[in-house]
Amino acid sequence: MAKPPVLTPQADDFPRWYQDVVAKAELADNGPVRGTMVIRPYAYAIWERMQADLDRRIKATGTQNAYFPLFIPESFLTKEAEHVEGFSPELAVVTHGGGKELEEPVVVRPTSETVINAYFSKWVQSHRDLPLLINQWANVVRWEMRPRLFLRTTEFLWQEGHTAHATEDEARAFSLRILNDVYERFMVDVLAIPVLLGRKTDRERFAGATNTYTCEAMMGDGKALQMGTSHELGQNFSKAFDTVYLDQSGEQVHVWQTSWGVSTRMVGGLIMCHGDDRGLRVPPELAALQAVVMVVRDEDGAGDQAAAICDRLKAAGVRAELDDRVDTSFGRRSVDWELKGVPIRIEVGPRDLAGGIVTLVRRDSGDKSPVPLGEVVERVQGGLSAIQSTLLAEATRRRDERTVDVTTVEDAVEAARTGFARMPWALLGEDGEGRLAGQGVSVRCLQASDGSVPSPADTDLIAIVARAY
RNA sequence: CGGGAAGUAGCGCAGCUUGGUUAGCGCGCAGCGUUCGGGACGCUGAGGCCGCGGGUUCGAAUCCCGCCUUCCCGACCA
Repeated sequence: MAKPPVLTPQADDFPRWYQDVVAKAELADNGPVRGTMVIRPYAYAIWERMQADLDRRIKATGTQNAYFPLFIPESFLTKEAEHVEGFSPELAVVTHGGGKELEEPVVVRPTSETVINAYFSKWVQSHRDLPLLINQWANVVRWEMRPRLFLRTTEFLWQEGHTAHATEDEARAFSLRILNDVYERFMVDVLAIPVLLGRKTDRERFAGATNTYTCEAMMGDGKALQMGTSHELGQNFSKAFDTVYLDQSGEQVHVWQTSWGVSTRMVGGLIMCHGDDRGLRVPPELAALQAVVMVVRDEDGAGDQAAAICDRLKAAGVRAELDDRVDTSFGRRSVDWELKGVPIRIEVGPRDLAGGIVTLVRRDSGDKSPVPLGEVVERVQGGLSAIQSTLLAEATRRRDERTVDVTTVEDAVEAARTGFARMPWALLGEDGEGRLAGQGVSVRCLQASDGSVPSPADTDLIAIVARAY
């Protein structure tokens, strides 16, 4: 008998589908204060996996973790003109503490460039102190007009890297290294999300940066999501906070800086990039739970056999879990695991065991196949790596199919209804960018003509144009 | 913050137009039994400041005012 679909189909209403997944897969709830979010255990486990992997990659660049305060004196923000202008509309400001009005209001950090520079300026004295490479995992607050779980919440979790270098070239190279070696590799290899790398236009640049680089991904509905950014800050903050070092010739020089971050928004990107009408699809590399071993009915030793299989998978390094809740119907449990996007399900029932097999179900395709008992571990391992590649291939194919070359603003707007447009920046320009904005479309990034991140000297730039989250 | 829609049990909704005594339905939840290979079924039961505050009235889920929240569309953003 046909049941109503568990989720609103993507094709009917994508935003609704997104909310359904977040609710039904038990990922998050709205917090009691507008724009805030309660991250539930299953989604938090995904975030923890993201954190662990990124943290390792960040440390591999020589960056060290530290922690700076949540509260920042309001006066710090105002030291960098563009920065304060960019952030003031979304600041949460604390005016009272200890039952009294504060002499100087304190802002809840929207990002930490300012407070970190206040300390960098103390820590950096000599060229021997450089480069200074610091990262922090923290929450930040930006008062959002239109919040959306994971994608745009008033408080979110992220990592923010902050570095100081002796030269502009070094700083630029480092911000690109983070973009390529940390962010792109993580997103492609772990999240299985293909990303376009490029430079933001002046209009989209981070407030206080001289250059903003970005990783842009295409979601299931063809809209773009900025998955991460890396900024060159030039000497804007070092001049505002007087962060200087003595170079080899004994001269005082302002440091050149970068900052870079990725946030819990990536969880939203993961949902919208890989999710289908049955729910989430978590790439195996990322999945906290890669395989679930389901006891269909505990007869003829199915329960014991399933437990043994689960143990063998764990021993082989597969992140597996046993589902022996046989008092809940089989269909119910299957639907639940599909909603949560667990890559592989192993069904163990009397019927399988009679044939000396179990049934392996792939979440990406839904394919079911019989697997001899002795081959389960190998087949699961093979399946996991196949699913990882399939998810990346599917996302890449969608992105390529939905990206078209255009030469006019009208065509770009039309293309942005379903995907990305590539348009020569020389033809678009800031005027064209303004016209796009009027249509709810933006320039996601600029690329060199070969699709790489442009250097400042590059001309012949291509604008990637899309609607964005 | 502008334009639209909506807040009634955990979730989805009806009731409101035309005020009336005990506020319903589906799903979910608890107990028991029968089931179990794709959201099982039956019986019994628990669960409501009807978003919040004020007003009108003998009486408000229902009418009026204000506020808050959520969703969609715009301006801003990781």
